[in-house]
Amino acid sequence: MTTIDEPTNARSRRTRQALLTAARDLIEEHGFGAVTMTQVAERAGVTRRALYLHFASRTDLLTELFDHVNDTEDLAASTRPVWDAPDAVTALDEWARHLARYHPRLIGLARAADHARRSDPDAAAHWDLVRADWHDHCRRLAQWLDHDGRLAPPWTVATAADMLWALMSFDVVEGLIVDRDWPPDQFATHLATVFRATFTL
Amino acid sequence: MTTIDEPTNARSRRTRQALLTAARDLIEEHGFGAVTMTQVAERAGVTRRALYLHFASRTDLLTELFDHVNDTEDLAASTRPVWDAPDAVTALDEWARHLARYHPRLIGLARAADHARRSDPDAAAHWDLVRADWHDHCRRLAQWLDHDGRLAPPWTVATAADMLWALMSFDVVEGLIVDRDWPPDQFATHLATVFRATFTL
DNA sequence: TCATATACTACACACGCTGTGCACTTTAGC
DNA sequence: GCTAAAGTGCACAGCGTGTGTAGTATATGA
Repeated sequence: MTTIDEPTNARSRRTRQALLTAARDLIEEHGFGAVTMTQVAERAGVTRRALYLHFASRTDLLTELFDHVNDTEDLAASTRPVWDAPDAVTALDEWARHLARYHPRLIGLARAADHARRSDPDAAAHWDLVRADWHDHCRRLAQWLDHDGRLAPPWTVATAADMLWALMSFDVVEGLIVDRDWPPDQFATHLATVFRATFTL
Repeated sequence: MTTIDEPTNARSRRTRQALLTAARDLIEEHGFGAVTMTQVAERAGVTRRALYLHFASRTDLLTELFDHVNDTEDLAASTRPVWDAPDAVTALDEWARHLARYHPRLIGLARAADHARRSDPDAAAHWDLVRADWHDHCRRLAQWLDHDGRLAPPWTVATAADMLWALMSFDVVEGLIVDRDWPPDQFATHLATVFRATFTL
């Protein structure tokens, strides 16, 4: 992946921003697979050639977009209630609420990233980092439960972390929120029920 | 989707078979996104043009392959222990074992189908049928639990069916079996634990 | 065994997408 | 206002899907 130099120009920054939001909107509307570089450029009011002055490739655009969204949407703020919780069981509830709050907005991008990682090694590397980070969160939760003596058998910290991590998959989020039309709060409470029943003593 | 006539010729049937297995092998090895029509044809020892004499399009190849695999792998046999179970709770355990036994073999194809359905309406229609069928199974399980008086609150038949259906997603299977390297039997028992703890009284 | 329909080959082509090269014009910033 | 950066316009290579068409090999039934 060729990295593009940081822009010094003000117009350049605006264009870059326009390209990112154009890409994001198009992905939300049609999915990344159906979105071409030409369309992104057109919506941003710029030449396709100019798009390649900002992003070295389709994959590069995608990964930079993902990072940009994570910054914009304030991931840290959404996870704060989890780590500020008084005890592990409450934290687990908050974790479900965080997933219901945050992940639906990422569905489109996540699908795009997941698709890209299967053909592009750079995308795969980037996506693996993100998922490793999620797994860290899950392990931390499992450890907390264990430390509080609330981790139900037969779970170990390792297996609970793995399962918790698997259960936060976008298939689950998308299946319920999009395909089965669950309202986000119903998703939050029922996911919390699954977590509590499964992992807590 | 243009449908291709059933073959009358014996050679034609062999070629068709060779093409399907070639496609399946390549998908397992590299994923559908990285597999081209040329590669499928080459591995089957046939011209690309001949491939299009059997399958109208890439999507057509994919959907026919999916049906073919479902026939070959004997889905019915794998779900039999579920519906032969003496009670709903045992059935739920068997359901987890069925998922652990059957779905890992479908991961590659499922990824391909899921990818295709996001750009091709025909693929989407076919895939929706498959998933609707899975949802029927889940609802049947939920109804059985409810009938036996073993459905834990706050679940209703509808919400339990939806959640059960969401939890059988390929992201979960792939995440644990492939990414976290879980052996299938560990996956089966722990998934059964999740189901039991979550849904049963 | 021979005639005929069917399967397959070997080319060709149109079209869409990605990514790059290059000469040119516009714009930002000192 | 001058200079460097940003953007344009057009051309091109490469690869993928899907179709057309004329000719060759093969199966099958009479």
